[in-house]
Amino acid sequence: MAQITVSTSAHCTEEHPSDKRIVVTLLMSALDSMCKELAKSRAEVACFAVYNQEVFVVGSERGRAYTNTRPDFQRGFVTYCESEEKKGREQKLKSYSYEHGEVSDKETLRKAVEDLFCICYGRALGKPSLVPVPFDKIQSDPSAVVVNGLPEGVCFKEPASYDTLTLKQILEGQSHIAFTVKRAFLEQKETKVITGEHTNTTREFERREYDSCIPVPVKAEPAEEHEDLEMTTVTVKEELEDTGYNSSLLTDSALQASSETSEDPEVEVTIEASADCWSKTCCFALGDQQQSDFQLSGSPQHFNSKNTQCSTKWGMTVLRKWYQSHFRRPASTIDSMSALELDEVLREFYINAKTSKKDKYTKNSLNAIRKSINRYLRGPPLRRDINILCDSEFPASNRTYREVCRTLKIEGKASTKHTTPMAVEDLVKLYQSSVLRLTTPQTLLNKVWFDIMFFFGRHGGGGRYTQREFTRESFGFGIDEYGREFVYAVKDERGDLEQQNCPKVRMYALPGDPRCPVAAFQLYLSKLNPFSNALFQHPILHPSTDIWYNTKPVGVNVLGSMMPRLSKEAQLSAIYSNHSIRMTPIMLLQGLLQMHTTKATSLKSKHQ
DNA sequence: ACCAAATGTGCCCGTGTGGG
DNA sequence: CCCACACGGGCACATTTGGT
Repeated sequence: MAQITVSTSAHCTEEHPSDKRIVVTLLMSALDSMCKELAKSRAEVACFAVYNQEVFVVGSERGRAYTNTRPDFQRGFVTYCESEEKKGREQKLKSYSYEHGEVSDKETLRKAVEDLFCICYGRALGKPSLVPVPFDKIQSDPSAVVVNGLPEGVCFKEPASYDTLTLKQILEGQSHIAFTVKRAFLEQKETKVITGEHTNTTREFERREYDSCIPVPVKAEPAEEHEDLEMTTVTVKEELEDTGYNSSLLTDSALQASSETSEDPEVEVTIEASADCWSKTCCFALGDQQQSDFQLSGSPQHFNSKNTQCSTKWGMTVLRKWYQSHFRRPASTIDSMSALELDEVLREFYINAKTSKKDKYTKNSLNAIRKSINRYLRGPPLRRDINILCDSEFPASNRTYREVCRTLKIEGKASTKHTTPMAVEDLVKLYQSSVLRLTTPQTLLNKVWFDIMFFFGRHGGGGRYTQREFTRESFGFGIDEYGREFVYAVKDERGDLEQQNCPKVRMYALPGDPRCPVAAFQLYLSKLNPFSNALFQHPILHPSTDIWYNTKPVGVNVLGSMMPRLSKEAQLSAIYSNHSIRMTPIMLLQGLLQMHTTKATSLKSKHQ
């Protein structure tokens, strides 16, 4: 059983805080994926990690269950980490206060009061850190939360409603303010009825929601694990210095949902949230319209999609070429063969089919060819009433196919060769390199393209053909409930799911950071050629005006070879493919595991 | 495991562009 | 005008991915 803990002191100390935050979030997502893999091998894993005030709980089902039965472990660790940082945080909060005379504008005061309320509310819930205050819920049920210690004549409400003088008064008397949670909010239960079953789409949305600060492309797990909580972020952090990157991972509705697990509403809300809670919470976050969108959209079958047609054509080409050379007969005779004849031909084909390089096809490829042949025969124009996948109609060929697959498995031709993901160092190196700087048309294009690939991956990033079709309208800007700005893909990967009202995948802003992806995107849009609507336009080498790009769109081949080019230009340790970007979290985890193993080994050898 | 769809990669051909 | 080069577009092939 493995246990990995990410301490508050991030392992990549020399990097920018946002780099660390990105890396930690990616690593935790990847760690969770790895826990799932370990669980498949019957290894039970339980771990929780603290980064700043965020706590991530990941592990196998039993591991998480155990972690949840021992909240004292988590609290102890959190309290320990918290105590180390508490002084610093209070110092920061003080720096916002009026008495230091450093801040005067209302917005800053409002934020400081908001933070103060979040800390007090968090304390009332028994959390070691900030928890967003559900003002709307409290407004509708004022007796649920009692606030003591506010300046005389000041009633509790949203900080935005106070005037500057009141905000100052509240901050001056901050030490007297205390919240008491009398009743946890329970209305979420009703949402269970509304939401119905949880599809993988909603599941993905759930993951994105709680992990919303960095949308991470993580390999999805099989649907049967649907009930599992991928990764639970149990507390909320509001970085005072970095207001735009407030990593409030737990929505207040989620918090309320977690309270459902408590039988007694008066009892302190537990630190863990069950998978069920998350499902309810996140579905509740969808408006009625979005719910129906999700339900209606489902998973459309693109039987006639360009790719399928291409695949069908390729499969038949392979069969025809093989048939012509093997039987010395015209390939067209395949179309009119009886099932019996076809069974015999396919039996031979499965045994003898070879690639253009005279290798055996891999199991996946052979399978793809087999399905292509079936699609061709059953589809127009032939529309034959046969199914070559069905044993009763094609017993000999299917028996042979299974046997060939067994052989391929033994020969190692059944395993999937995964794309090489990016190493942590390369990711950071690329972000720090001049290849992604904002000062030239080409590098700005690089930056925007990479950010889109990195943050959206399959869920909006698309491949070269999709990217070729991107327009300015393919992405939109939004602001979440905490005031954080983000960019979202207007359509998801299937291109059929409008998600403007509640985008699943978000590329969040990093205010003040020169590598802020949202700022870069905005700058890029401002430099685009107004006479073309394409998102990826050809850079002008030496622009003389504010227009940095010409009307020609960047083609599929250039888009398709972006990452290999960036790898070379940034002198990364490997030439990565575009697809590598999607696989990156897994590699980040491996990097962590290696570091962990190396550290453990060196410590062990020191002890010996 | 199965399946459709998407993607990576390489190749070829046509076209536009800039320098000699 | 010629030539080299870069790039778009299209295609073929092989493989991977994500949903069921």
